[in-house]
Amino acid sequence: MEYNFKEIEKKWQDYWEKNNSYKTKEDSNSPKFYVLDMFPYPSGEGIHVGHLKGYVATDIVARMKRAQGFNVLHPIGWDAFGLPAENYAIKHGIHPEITTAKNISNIKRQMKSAGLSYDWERELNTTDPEYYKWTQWIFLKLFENGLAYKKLLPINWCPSCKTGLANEEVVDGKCERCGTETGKKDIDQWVLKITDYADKLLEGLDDIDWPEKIKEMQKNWIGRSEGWEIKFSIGSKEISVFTTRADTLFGCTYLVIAPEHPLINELEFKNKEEVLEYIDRAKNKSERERISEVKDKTGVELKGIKAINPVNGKEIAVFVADYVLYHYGTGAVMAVPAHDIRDFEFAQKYDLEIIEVINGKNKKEGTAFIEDGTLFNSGDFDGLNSEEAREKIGEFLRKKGKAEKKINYKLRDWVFSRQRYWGEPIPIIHCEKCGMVVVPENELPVKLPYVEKYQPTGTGESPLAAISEWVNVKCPECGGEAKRETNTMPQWAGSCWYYLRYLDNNNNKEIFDKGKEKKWMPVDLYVGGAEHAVLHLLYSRFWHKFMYDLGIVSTKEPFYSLRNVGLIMAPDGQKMSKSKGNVIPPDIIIDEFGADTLRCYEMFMGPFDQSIGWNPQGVKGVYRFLIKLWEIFSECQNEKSSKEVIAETHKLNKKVSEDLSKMKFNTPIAFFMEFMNFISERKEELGKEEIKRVLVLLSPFAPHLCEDLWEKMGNKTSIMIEKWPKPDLNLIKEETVSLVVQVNGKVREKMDINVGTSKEDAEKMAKENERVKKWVDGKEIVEVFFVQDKLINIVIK
RNA sequence: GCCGAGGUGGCGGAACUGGCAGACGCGUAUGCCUUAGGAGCAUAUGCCCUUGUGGUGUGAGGGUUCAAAUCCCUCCCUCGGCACCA
Repeated sequence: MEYNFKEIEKKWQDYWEKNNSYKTKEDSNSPKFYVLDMFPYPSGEGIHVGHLKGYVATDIVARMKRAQGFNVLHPIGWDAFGLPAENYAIKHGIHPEITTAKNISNIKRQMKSAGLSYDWERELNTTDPEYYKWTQWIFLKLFENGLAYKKLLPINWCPSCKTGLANEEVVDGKCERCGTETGKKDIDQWVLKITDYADKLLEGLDDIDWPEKIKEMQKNWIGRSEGWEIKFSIGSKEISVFTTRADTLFGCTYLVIAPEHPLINELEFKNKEEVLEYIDRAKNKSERERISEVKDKTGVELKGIKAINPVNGKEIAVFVADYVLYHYGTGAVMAVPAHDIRDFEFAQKYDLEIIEVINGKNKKEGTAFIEDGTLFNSGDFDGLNSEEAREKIGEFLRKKGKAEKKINYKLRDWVFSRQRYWGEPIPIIHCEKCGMVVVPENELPVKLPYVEKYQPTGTGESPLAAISEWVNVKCPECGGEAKRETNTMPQWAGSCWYYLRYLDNNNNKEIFDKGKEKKWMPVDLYVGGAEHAVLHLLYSRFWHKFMYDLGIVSTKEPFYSLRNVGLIMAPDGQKMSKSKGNVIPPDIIIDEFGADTLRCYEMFMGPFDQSIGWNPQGVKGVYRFLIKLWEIFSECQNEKSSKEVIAETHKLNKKVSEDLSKMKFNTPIAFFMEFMNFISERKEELGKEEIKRVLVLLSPFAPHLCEDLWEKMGNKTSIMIEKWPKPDLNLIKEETVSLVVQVNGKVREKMDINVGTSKEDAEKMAKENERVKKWVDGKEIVEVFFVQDKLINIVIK
């Protein structure tokens, strides 16, 4: 019988849809399993085979978990706000709502044609007012709790997207979206106080099962460091510096302050002109220039003034230099050239004093010694180790009112407003009398007005500002003239909490039902690309932890277990992209080989989290395997299997179950192939029960084919409701094994022995073996090593 | 520079707790079938040689061990992230 995948796949996709096979059973008493994909942006190109890789993996897990008796929640939705739809609208004059809807229906078709088992009744869309009503609601909660504020800030500005960006959205000085070099711009911005959650975000990482890589990236991004803030006096003024190395304080030979530091305006020094010129130049440097000049440090001394080192009263010079960052710590540092690489470089260039105060064994000439060690040249603190000295010196100064313990973070608050059209309006009203007033909860959502012109203004104002009938409103408090906030929320807002809305997506009274939240959270398995490590995955943890503090959610973390899907590269080895023209859409593969082949191939390519190139020949190999399986299974007439076939089937069962539970998808396919290679030699030994077992095991990978063979075998109900089989370990037990015989660690013979043969018997057999004899005879046997049922190693001299 | 992951045939990759390296697939070769094949089937396939009961082999070098892809040390390379964070 021919494997007609087109007919089969159509037939069963229709069947599953008609029978609501993917619907989540809300009333079930079974244990829950929430398996989630990072939801896609509905782009005009649709999805390619790379996107599908993660979706297929979660689908396999979802199908297996259902069979294992779990009540599985496996939803999907659309992260549909964002620039591409808006830019498309600007170019073609078609409203984003229309293009988005069109794109969604296309991707939905692609997903269905791949046999993905999503519960479509829970589909959601971030641009749906019924959804973003609650995004706005969470924003109001943040605002009411002092975690959202508006401030005039020099922020990252993308001149191409004409909008402000968060720190996390600037990669290598370029816009994460479009790659344009970013600049700085002073705009009145909404900012979320993610820094208030820095410690909680750090601590939470210990409780979740995430890839080490992502955890490390988040840790580094948050960048917590403990140290001391130390006051130096400059004439009648004081300046604070932050240091993690209070132990090196006696080696401090000058101070450096950032060009933006306000104290510069208050100090009287001789070379004012020179300094102001330097500051001016520093301000005009772009992000890129600052990065590329890391090696060449520049600075200017403030002539005629000195700072006093509080620990020994020593007078030291003061510099302005742009290697000190204003936004970190206090914007000023104490320079210890002997024990800090940057200070060392600077001191060498400007010929400044270098005083060593720490001794240690890895110390080298001609460079700074940055490790901990033992103090010297440090007065009463000589002989202490660095760790003790930090405490003692800090404490000594604290008593004199010159120092304080301090923790600093690299993490900065989240710039949350965008000057673009296609995003959630920020539900705030500006009233001249009352100031910033929240839109009352019963007036949510603040709907995005339908407009003809989307062009960003580029002035730092949103295009919404031009729609006067939308902007001008009555103040909800005093009833006077007021204006709406015209900035919109960033791309990331909607994805911060969507996993919660799936639990109860039609609730129009509250954000979601508490009982449902308790039942389903946290997400048990979350799958997506690693590119969101410090964007979506950090932002959503922040919102979640905030909602936890408010008692809205019951878990501290949203995603218990996270796995990253590796990219699929184009056959040319490059990343798939529209501009390179190397994108492979799933449609053409499904058309030529079927969805089951596509699914199996994507899993077979290699380890799930690794990026691997697409190989058109490899697809054919998997296709051949499925055809072979189809033909052998559909032609089988036997009732019973032979003992060997039964054993092999249970072994397969064991290996597939084990590897799937470890998120290994490539090896199970290999096991199925191995099994079929074994069976094709002994077709007449294969019986119905074993076919059934294999079909259930294979059905998460190739659901259409398995369902069809299942039916052809006379089953009246869907394979989807079959229980995941458990291997019978007794059937797997072998009676004999092949024992490897080594002489001096080299394999010289293999002997079939009974399982459980003793060392003595095995040794005797080995010594009597002709081939072994040739290596051993006439030599002195020093020792014999024996590993039960595996190996014997005879060591000779 | 720092952090993380990794380096196994011509290619993608297997290998439990140290115990037969190269499963499975691709490619290649030869043969069969075919009017034809970029279809199908069969067999072979790490490398080397003097073709054996041989040698050698998991980035390089060293070590531990009866035994190392796996453990330890030194180094090299690739990928991802951060990048003057005091």
